[in-house]
Amino acid sequence: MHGLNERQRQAVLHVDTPTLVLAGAGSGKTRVITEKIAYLIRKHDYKPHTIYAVTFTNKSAKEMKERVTKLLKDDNAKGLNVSTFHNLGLNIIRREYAALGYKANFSIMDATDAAQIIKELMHKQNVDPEIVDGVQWDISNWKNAYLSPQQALEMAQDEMQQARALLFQAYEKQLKAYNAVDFDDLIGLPVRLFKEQPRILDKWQNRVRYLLVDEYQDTNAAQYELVKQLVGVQARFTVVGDDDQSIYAWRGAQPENLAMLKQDFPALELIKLEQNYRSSNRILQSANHLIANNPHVFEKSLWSDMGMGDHLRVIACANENQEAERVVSEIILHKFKHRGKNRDYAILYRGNHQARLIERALRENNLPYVISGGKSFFDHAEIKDVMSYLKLIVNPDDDAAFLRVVNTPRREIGASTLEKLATYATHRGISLFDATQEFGITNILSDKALRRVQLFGENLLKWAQQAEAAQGEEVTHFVRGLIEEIDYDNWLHETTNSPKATERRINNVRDLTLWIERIINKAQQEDGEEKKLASIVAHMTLMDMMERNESDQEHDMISLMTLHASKGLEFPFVFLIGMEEELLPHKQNLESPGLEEERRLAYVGITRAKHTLTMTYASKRRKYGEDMICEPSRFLYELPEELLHWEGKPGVVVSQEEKLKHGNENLANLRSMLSGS
DNA sequence: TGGATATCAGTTTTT
DNA sequence: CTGATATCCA
Repeated sequence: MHGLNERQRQAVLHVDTPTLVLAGAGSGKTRVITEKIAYLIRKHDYKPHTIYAVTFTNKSAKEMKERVTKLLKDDNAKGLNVSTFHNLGLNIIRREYAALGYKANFSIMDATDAAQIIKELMHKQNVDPEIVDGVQWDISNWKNAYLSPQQALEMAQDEMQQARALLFQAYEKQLKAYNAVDFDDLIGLPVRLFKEQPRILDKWQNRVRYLLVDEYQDTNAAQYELVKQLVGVQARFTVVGDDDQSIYAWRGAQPENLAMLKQDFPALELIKLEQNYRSSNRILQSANHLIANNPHVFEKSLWSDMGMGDHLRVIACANENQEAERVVSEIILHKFKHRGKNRDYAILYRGNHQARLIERALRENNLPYVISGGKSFFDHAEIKDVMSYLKLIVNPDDDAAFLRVVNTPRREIGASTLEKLATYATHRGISLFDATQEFGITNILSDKALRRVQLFGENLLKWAQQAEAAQGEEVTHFVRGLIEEIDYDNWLHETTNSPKATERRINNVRDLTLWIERIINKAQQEDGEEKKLASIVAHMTLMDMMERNESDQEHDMISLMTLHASKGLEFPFVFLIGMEEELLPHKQNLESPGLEEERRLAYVGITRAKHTLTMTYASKRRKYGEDMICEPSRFLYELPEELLHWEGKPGVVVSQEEKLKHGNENLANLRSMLSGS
């Protein structure tokens, strides 16, 4: 516990009653969680497998696991349960599937799969597309409030809501028929199960002796319910969070859960971490000043002993192109002056589209960059294809996967054949795969179609048997063999336009197999477990390409990302671009409570910076094809005036000489730089 | 079945 | 204006 400050130490040592750690940005919260886990094992005799730590992302779960393992050195950290909320839910369901009425090989539908299913249902039932708009969101909300379709239907006020509730009902039925669950179910099903079957809850409460939750402000209603169920009346837990960094309310997060804790657990010990180990005081004071404009349940004020540091700069730009060029030339200059590494710079923005101009400017200047976030690895069509094969092989009832894969690569099984097959399957109450195995279809399909369908069915059966028999390394061989057998690379060649894109997609598929290999090897080494395809597929659906980012970090690149994606990260030199009204407070969030969340977003951005923070805005920006006049963000005016350096503040007339001076300085800098290199 | 054309949106997206 | 998606037609 060496090197912890007083508050951190207090947070680690407090184990008698529930602990809420209000951890400001950069205050060492991961440190506290990992130290506390080690402390529980060493001084309180907790067995590692009885401690559960829950995070939101795979990345933080992985980091936490690594740090605890390192901390415990000789002590055995094996068996410690560090996982995301969704993985915890998955593990519960994998043990209790029977009580929930699922088969062991159930599939997990991601948001894209779910959207597809809803679209098809809507199509089949001839529902007005207007009604469907946003229904996925509704369904998610219903599930998170543990409402059944019947209850949703009863609560419906008008026809529109009624139609949506009916769609919800159809969706649930469809998932059940596919022996599948969606992301919300991973939390919702355990909660329901624990409510309905106290004996199972009892069993789990006995397993979970101590619970730690990271980023607690991001929990939604169902997740909080799960936490309450698992800790029970013993209430042995620690949660860590920061209401000022709650930026996911639009996605169902309830930062109120922080305040609720006090009511639900009166013995709650509240500990604030306010010493920051990341940023200069000028940055922290600015951030404090900004966030003070939000109402607070818990007052908090960050400080550090890292000196005042540089002024925060605000740069006005004529338009969005100049903004991009300016930021890039600032980086070039700064790099030259301070011998900075590319990886020390980050450019943060509100919306993904803002990256485009920056990208162009960086490319023109041959600066390497990474954009994090954006589309997930699993959203690439080629990955969806391969994953669908694997899901279908594990769970042949997964009709969604069947449909995706049946004609990829082309097997000349067309729409009308599939329609006949589907009609037959629905009539008999079986899955599409089952239908391919039945004699009944000989009557309804043409000879040609029948042969193709049966061939596909036979292949599936064969693959399923192979997969079932394979474990450990054999699984990798199986997957490789499968991709070869269906000649998938060739299919990509045929269907992808540019050779470059083809190569990228083939690479993606190769990465996927490499990744599976890694998972298998890791399980073998760490737990001596020989993984089977089924468990690999289930876990993969919940993951992003976290391993891949490791190699990215080794490359020396400038980081581009949204403010949302930047949470939890830090950079020596940060550029926060597009500080304009209607962009940073986004125009759809100009009033409470949206405005407060936008302010927290700005707060998150500011507190990413260690040494320097440069904020830019454009006076004019081309939007929807026309030039729009932009106002500087109100948040700029909410920062302490005396800590800022404005360059081109509106209302302040800049003399011609001044402009020239700036121009000359830039020129001189560029010249010295050129002569230097 | 794929390519061409219309239409539409245009915030963030941990799983 | 741009791109992504839906739809239509050869």
